[in-house]
Amino acid sequence: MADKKVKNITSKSENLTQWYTDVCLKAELMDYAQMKGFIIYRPDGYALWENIQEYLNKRIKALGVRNVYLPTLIPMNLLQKEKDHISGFAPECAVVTRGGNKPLAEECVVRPTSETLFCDHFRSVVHSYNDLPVKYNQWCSVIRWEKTTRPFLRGSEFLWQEGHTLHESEVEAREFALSILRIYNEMGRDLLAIPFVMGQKPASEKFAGAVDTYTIEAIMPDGQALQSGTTHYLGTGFPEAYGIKYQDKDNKIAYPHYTSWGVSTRLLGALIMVHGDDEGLVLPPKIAPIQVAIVPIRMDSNPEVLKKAREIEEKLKNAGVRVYLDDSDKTPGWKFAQYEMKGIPLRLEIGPKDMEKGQVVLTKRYDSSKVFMNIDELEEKIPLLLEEIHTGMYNKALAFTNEHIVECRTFEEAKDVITSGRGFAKVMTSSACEEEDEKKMKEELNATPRVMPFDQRPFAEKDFITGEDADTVICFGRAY
RNA sequence: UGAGGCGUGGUGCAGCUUGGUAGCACGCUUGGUUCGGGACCAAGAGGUCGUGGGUUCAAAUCCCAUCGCUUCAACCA
Repeated sequence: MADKKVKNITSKSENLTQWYTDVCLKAELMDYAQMKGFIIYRPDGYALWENIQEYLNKRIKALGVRNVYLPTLIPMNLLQKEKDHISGFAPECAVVTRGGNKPLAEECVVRPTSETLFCDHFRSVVHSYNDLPVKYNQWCSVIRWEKTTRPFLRGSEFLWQEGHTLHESEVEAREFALSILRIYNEMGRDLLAIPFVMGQKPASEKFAGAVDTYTIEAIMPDGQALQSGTTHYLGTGFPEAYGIKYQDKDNKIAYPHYTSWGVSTRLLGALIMVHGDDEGLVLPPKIAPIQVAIVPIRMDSNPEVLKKAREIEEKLKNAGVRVYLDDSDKTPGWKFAQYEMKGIPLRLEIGPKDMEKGQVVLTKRYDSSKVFMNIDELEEKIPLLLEEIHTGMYNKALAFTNEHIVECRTFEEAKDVITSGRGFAKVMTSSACEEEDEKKMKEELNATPRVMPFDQRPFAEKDFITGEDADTVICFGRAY
């Protein structure tokens, strides 16, 4: 029996942070680059991002969104037109001051987000109500000069999509921002097997320049919150600042209502943390680049084993399963451990003993359970098994999330939940006391209001701190 | 930005206190035997010890500076 320590993965319960870094590296998702805060997305990591892109492109295009690409650099004057926006982002901008060997007449920032560029462009796109709505999206990377960085979760550069749309009415814009949020939420459920808490950000946590920010929040194994995607209703502030006007149906000049929305490679961080275990990565089948790894046993002395394995590979491919046959001369034990570390959802073993019985051994990565399956049933049953794995993983994560949203009626209860890492302290507050509540939570517990869930069913009468009549449900937590 | 830890073949580390021929494990290459949970044997390749300066006959080792990585806090997707 091999010693597990060979893998050099720190135990997840022992030190989550170290475990996380180990998994990112050992599962070959990324590598560190020369510059602090910058990482190399390796093929197995980038493939996950590609699957997110594929899913989202399909969903947003169905809503009429089209992909575009805008420049990396933003001239300083352009960035400064919307004052809330610039004051929010200025501290973390990377600035280009030289072109070739000459100082630039006007310094440029490397985009931290592209609202300003989009708005500048929109001015020449929108002239009439007939031009609305405008629905653009961009896949790109952005730069934010972060002080402390972690692979995928927080980096100086990260990959994301940023959608930018203009609408005639506030109602339409808000509804659109919410439609995108629902798509993000469904992506969590259907692709990533991650349950999110959907809701709205309190004023103090809004995006710089937004009227309202909607969010999906996930709870990590240490009970901390991970903001996993946001959509913003930005009102007409940006259009006004950038002079985006049009003539409406009544021949009057009007400003369009603006939304922007994004998810980033941070989702990969969530994926790793939510599902991974001490053996390494655990991938839900829908997003896994390889869904089934075939490990032939004793194939050298039994040529028909490899032959059968190839047949199975072909059949599964035709059934739409992403399958990989490892016919290298590594030992089976090595392959088992390897594909566990890489998180491949299902392992298929086939050896001489199986051949005799006309079956294979299937091992599910996420719960280590084994099933035997007749070879001629594989193409039919493996896709079902993958579905079952996805559901199993989602339900497991959902149970965890539900256990880690704790209704608290007093500050003491909330304190207990936060300090013991039991997740979100769900409280009732009075909007009149918002500032006071947030201040106390921040100062004493280092907790911030993560989300006002759309599910606002009240569970208490009074504000959990001040005792005023309560009107709002808020989840407080510590954030990544 | 504060407080710790670490920079030595590809990876993980030992060596440093007490200066004197750069070592171990894993990985890699070649050949052979193996193969149902990280196999074994044999032969090989691979390092100006983060960087710069200083002390010394002599520095991975002592001194000064500097850069980077990392963990924990504060700030942020």
